[in-house]
Amino acid sequence: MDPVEIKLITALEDRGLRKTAARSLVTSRIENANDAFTAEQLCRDLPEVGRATVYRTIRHLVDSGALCKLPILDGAPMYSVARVEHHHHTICSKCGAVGEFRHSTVERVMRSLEKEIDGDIVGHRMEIFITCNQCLAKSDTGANSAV
Amino acid sequence: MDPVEIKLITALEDRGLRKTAARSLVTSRIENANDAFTAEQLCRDLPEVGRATVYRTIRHLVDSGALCKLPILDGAPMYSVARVEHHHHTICSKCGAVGEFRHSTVERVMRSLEKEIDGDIVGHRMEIFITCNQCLAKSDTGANSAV
DNA sequence: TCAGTAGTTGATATCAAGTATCAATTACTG
DNA sequence: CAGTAATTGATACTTGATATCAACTACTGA
Repeated sequence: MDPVEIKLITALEDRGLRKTAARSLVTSRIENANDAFTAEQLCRDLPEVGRATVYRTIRHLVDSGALCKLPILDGAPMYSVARVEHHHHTICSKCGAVGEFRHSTVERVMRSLEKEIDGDIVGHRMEIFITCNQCLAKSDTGANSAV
Repeated sequence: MDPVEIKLITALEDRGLRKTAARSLVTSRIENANDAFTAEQLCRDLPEVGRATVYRTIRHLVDSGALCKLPILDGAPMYSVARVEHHHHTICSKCGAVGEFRHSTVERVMRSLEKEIDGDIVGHRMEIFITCNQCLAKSDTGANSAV
């Protein structure tokens, strides 16, 4: 009874969707991954579920807000379980690991931008590119210190 | 002698690339567009230039920093001429118009985030989704007021 | 319990964005 | 102006994602 899995199944049911074997496989796999993933990765991990179904289920989860889709320059978008209501992402530019954070200052900036910007602000997105601690540790050992 | 076009040609020459007819067509078209565009749009606008060349030229311009590539959820990335050194984008969620802005507060937030975040910050990206003034004006006339 | 029906599935075809190949062409150099 | 190295672009291909549609399955109400 993992809270995340419950959330994913609930998200689908809340949209009036049926609970099927294929959808259970997809949602539990996402929950077990506990890291950001691409649609293709999911398809590879679940050969017993059709591609179309994997893509459709992901779309439902994104539409419901249970998953967030983050666009990646040069590559397929990644998906991660939305653990925090409104949040932003950190992306390690070496290994691609995705994290989630929330900081009130970011939201406060939006208010001060309202005067700067022509039009109504309806949303925003922010990504912070980092070198994560794991990758920093690796390069400290001299394995791959070139930047 | 439009300053933007000079900048685009210079950007290519600075990378040791030759000035060719195809590249001139691409750069001047980008300069005339004065709005964000997709690679496919450019290809359609320039049937006399091969797709490969259009894509290659765009890549050179992005690598040189003269163009910025911004990822779009559900669709091909858009490109816009980088008029301001470091900046962020506004994207109208109705018509897709892309704007550019710079605000010191955004940069200041980064410093306060350094403590929050595990790892070294190497960059960031921010997009503000808006309804632009044109689209606001249109919906005021009752043409398309549903949201 | 079961039949009806509406939602779901997945193999396949297709589409769209973008890249690799490579022979022909072109820009630069001396 | 010849040599050579960069460039071009038609073509084929790759990858990510969607459309199609007949077969299947979950729910409903009797």
